[in-house]
Amino acid sequence: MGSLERRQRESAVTRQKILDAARDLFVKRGYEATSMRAIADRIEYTPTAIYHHFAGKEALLQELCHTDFRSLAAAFQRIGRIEDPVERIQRSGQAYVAFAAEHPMHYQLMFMTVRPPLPKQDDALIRGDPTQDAYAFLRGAVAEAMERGRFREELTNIDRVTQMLWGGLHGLISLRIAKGDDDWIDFDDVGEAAAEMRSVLLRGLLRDG
Amino acid sequence: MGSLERRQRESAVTRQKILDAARDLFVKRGYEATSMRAIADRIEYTPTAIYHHFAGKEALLQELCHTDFRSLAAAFQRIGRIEDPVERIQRSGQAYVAFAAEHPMHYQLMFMTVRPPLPKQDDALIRGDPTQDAYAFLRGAVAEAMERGRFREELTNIDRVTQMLWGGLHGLISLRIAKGDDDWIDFDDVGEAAAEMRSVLLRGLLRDG
DNA sequence: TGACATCATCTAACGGCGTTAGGTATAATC
DNA sequence: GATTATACCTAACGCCGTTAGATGATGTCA
Repeated sequence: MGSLERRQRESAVTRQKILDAARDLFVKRGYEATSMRAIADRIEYTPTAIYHHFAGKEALLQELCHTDFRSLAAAFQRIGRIEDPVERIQRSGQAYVAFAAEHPMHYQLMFMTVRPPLPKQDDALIRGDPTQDAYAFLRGAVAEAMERGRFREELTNIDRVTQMLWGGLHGLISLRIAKGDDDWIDFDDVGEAAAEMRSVLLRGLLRDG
Repeated sequence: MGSLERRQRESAVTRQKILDAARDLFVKRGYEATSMRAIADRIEYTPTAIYHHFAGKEALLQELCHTDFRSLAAAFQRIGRIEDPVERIQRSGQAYVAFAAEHPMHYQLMFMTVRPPLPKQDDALIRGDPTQDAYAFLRGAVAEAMERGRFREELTNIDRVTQMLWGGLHGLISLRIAKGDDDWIDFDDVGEAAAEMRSVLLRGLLRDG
């Protein structure tokens, strides 16, 4: 007895080593440019060993994104306690941009990559998708603000307003990720640019803006 | 004599057949998912034949994008004759969104894909990059509007304002391209959403907005 | 103790990919 | 008639993600 637990522990260590190597290579060289063989090499295993712990390359990515996205979810939970919905919109935008700045690779893979939508699984898993959670969170704040008459009266479509707010920030972020290395365009600090975007958008959206 | 011209003509026809097949498959199945072998199959040549006409897969893509982007450049040229810079901003945004709606695959590959910046070539070629031209065009209109005191006085950074306008539309467009097939999010007509985005942004940006 | 089962990992391979080296038939040129 | 250029071919290289099946170490149980 006990040695079974030891083996489980060792397996978990290997699993974690795989994840660490994968994260490092994905971030450094990009997802497409990272091969399963390279990940295996890095931890001195053969590529097949990875398939004992994960279903495939995509599963590695999913697990990494899911893990890191929990930090954003946690920030949203704190923000959720703020009473004023407009303040909640502001603060969640800030957290969103901070996440993107910290994890540009994850951001790219989750929001900028065209992928067939995840096949429908059990509701339990679907409900856990952090992207959907984030959208639902922002949409909730927008709906509440709209109910309270904070938006201009011609703005009545909750989804459209939500997507304007999300899209505005997403545009700034994703252009930086895709074109940030080009030298024909001048990008300054994404935090500052996003703050200005938020204030411009809200001025355009709010009744008293 | 003359037969040389005929051979050149025939070569051009083959070249065009390759481009047509590539466009069709890229649009239908995506760039990554389209193989050189599939393109060759479609026109009943071997894959190597393609390399006689193009440097590689990426070159095929470049040529296609460049060709189609000329239509946007032409629209911009017409819009350039409009005297009021704010009207010019509005109209170029409209043309930009229309292009994206018509060529989502090109849009994705040109604006949503992380790629090392094109290696510096002769100025002549760099100047012909339609992405840069489009940015320069919008930036010019913003600069003129700013000069004429149309923007709120605290907005003094030309690039930042340009990027807010571009980014706002880009965000709406690219979210639709990346997430448009997901069923947990409701997207309505991109043209309408973009029009609302423009009016909200301009209300937030303009002095008399 | 010995037969059996499980597990983590391995070797070897499959069928794909983009690309290239080098050959060949046709047609133009000298 | 010999030479050269063109437009295409066959065959292969070295990658890729993934899988079938072997191996050896460990744990279970009669």
